[in-house]
Amino acid sequence: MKARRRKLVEKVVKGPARWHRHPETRRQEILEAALVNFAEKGFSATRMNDMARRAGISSGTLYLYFINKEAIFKSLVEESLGTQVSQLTQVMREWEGPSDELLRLVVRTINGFLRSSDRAVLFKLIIAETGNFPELARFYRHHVTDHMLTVFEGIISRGIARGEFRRIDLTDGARMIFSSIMFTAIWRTSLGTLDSESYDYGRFIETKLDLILRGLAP
Amino acid sequence: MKARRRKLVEKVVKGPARWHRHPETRRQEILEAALVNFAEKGFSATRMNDMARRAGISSGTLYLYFINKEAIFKSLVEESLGTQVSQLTQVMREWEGPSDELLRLVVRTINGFLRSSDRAVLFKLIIAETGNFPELARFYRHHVTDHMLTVFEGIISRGIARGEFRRIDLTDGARMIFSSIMFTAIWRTSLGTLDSESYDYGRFIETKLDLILRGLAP
Amino acid sequence: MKARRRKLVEKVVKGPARWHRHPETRRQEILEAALVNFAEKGFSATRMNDMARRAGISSGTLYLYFINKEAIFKSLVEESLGTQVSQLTQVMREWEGPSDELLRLVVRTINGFLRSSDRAVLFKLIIAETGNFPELARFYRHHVTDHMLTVFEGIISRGIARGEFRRIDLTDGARMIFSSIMFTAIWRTSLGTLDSESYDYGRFIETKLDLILRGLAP
Amino acid sequence: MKARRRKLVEKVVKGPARWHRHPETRRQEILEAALVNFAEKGFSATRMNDMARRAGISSGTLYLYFINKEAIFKSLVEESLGTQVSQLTQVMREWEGPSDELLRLVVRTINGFLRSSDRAVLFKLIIAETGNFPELARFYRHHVTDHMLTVFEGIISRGIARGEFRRIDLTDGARMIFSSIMFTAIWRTSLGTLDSESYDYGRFIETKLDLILRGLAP
DNA sequence: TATGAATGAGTCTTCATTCAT
DNA sequence: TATGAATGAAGACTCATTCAT
Repeated sequence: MKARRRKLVEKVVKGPARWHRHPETRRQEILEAALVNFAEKGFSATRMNDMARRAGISSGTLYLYFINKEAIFKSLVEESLGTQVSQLTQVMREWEGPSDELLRLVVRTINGFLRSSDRAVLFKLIIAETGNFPELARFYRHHVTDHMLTVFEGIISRGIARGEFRRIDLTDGARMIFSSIMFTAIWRTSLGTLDSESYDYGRFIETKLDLILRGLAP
Repeated sequence: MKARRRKLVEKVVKGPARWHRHPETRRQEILEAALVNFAEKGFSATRMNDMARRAGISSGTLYLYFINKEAIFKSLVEESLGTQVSQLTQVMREWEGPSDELLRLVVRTINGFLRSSDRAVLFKLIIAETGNFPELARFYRHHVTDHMLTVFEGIISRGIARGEFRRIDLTDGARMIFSSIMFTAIWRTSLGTLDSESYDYGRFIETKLDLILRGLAP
Repeated sequence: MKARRRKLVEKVVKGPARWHRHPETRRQEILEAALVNFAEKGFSATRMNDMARRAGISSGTLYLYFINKEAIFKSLVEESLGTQVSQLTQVMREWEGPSDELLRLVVRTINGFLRSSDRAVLFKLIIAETGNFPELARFYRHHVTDHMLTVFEGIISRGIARGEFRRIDLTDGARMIFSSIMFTAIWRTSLGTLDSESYDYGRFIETKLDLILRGLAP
Repeated sequence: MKARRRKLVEKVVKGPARWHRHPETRRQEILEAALVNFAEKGFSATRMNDMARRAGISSGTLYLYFINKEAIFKSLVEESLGTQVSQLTQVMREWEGPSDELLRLVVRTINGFLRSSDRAVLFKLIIAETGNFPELARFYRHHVTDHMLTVFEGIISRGIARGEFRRIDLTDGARMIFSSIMFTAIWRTSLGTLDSESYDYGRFIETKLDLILRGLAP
């Protein structure tokens, strides 16, 4: 937290000038670095210098790609969505089989994405910074959270319509499913990092799915 | 030499008496103010001045009660535990009735406490600051989360032993229950604040309990 | 230098209210405490609180006797002169014997006073704070150093007139004698404190006197 | 969130180019400025801002060269030693002529160095801050003071061995010589600054040397 | 484009001084 | 008179941002 000491050392021999990568690549590298730093220390405690260092550039260069720290944070949140969520809607629409399998598929897909990418920490970030960046939170809420909830509601609704699930409140049901994913994402990137042995989040999700589906059974 | 001179101007009408209050009261007021500020902006972005203002004192006074900002944060986390969790263990030990009712009781109690006090935001804070305050996170983990998990495991174990629940993995089971509480606490104090109409977290918990208990049925 | 930590402990049981001493006594106690603290840490680094504690009173009470920190420093310098120097002039005026003995007597007397009282540190203080308190330095210069120089000049002048000393520049001669005293005073209260074994300042003065008197011999 | 925004106003005409200077030069400029300020006001009363202003840079830049105020003070003391003192030892070792001339040469050399550079004030500083920086004082004591004393002892010892000086205590003798230099250094940079007309310190030293040498004569 | 030294506003913290008791 | 909690201006230090190179 503390102890940031600079030393004006004697011009460390720099490696040969890195080839100038494609601007977009560079931009992504910055976001990548920012994500790691923000995730670790939060927005305020993250130093532009550290971020630059991690991205392999100098602090000044950051400002060639983003106007300021806030812009980096915003881009991070806004650009990390990609097409993932909308793909889910597609999958759901085309699905022909039983609803419980659809639910399993969707949850596993989301979870897989969160685990493979580092995007899980964005949950944590947004949650921590809601007060400081309400606009951004709103954006995230709209484009990510609500979207997922809609997908889950759709699946439950489908299941009920097909007589596979008992009739429950869609809102609550969707949030239940969502809460599992959120719990995993948050725990893994916060208190879970304190565990010496890694907890099997995949199994947790499976068990929870089982339980939810049992509970949904008519 | 510039011996610091109090500005001899104005003699602004000062706020209410600055003397009366009992030290411990004052201390609690500071923690109260700190909680609100930290919850809203996070540790780094919280200004000591704002905190003081909210507590109705001057910034210097903060330092009569805590040696620095970090100490306030630590006290906040460490002192907010109270006897709540241990009381739960007591309740559990003495319970004679069916395990599902015990589970409902315990979950409702915890939830009630989190809602009535402002302690729910501590979850959010700890999660956001795990990277910056690992020691504190460890403390919280040990004294709060692990404790709750143990309680839940105890209830599930009891239910299984009494034939009320089917045999499931205790660890996963406990985390499922815990995730509901955590989700509620976090959501309410972050993205949930963006909702214009308030979501009924109580009902969510109840619905989720129903679902879990259904899922636990043999 | 650093690390001043306050603790708002629980009303340490104070001893029975000290009897209120005579105001002048109290005043002297404060100056005494101030001298020690200033000597040790200098003007700026001395805390009013420490000073009060050392004087056995509370910080607020200091302000019943002095209007501010500066005033304490000034009083310290101005009041420590006492009648010492003027007594010397008296001694000199009445002296009938040889000038070398007079010089020895005077130097020993001054040295004895400096050693017995803690006034030696005032030299150090004034020297360190000349830039911050030019007025005070001027005062000291006028009332202490110049006074001493005059006395020494008088003795040398007397010695020359009586054929006991060779003819030398009075100004330089007086400063030579003065420099010995000053060196002793300053060294003893600064770098000399680092010595494990105490250096014999008395002997040093005697040896130096011998040398000076030899040098002054016609 | 209040990401710090450079005030976009005015674009005040900035001072001369801020880039050119060599890091080491810059560093020396800071030490130079620090010396002046410390000498004038002492360590505590010196403001980092004033120091920066005097060095022609901004306060933040100070911290690119030194980690904090204390480090500047330390560097000042430690780096100002240079090779001066050790050169003296060399001179002494090679000297073939009479000891009194050697002594004159050495004392004049030291005095000349102290006068030409501003290093004389370091004496004053160290003396004032012994209590606050004992380590530093010890360093100075070891590397400067004791070193000089050793040189003087060597010369006296040489003189005695060659029958040029009478037998006196080396310790006291060396301190006598040293006290002259110290007196000059301290007086000139403290109470001496109050003199309207400048006192001729050079002559004082010469007169004192005469006196000491007379006193040392067999 | 890229760099990183330089800037200076902003923050935490200290402590001389005040004043209700 | 005496106390010491409270105050808030001031100072050390940080770090987002700029800009000469």
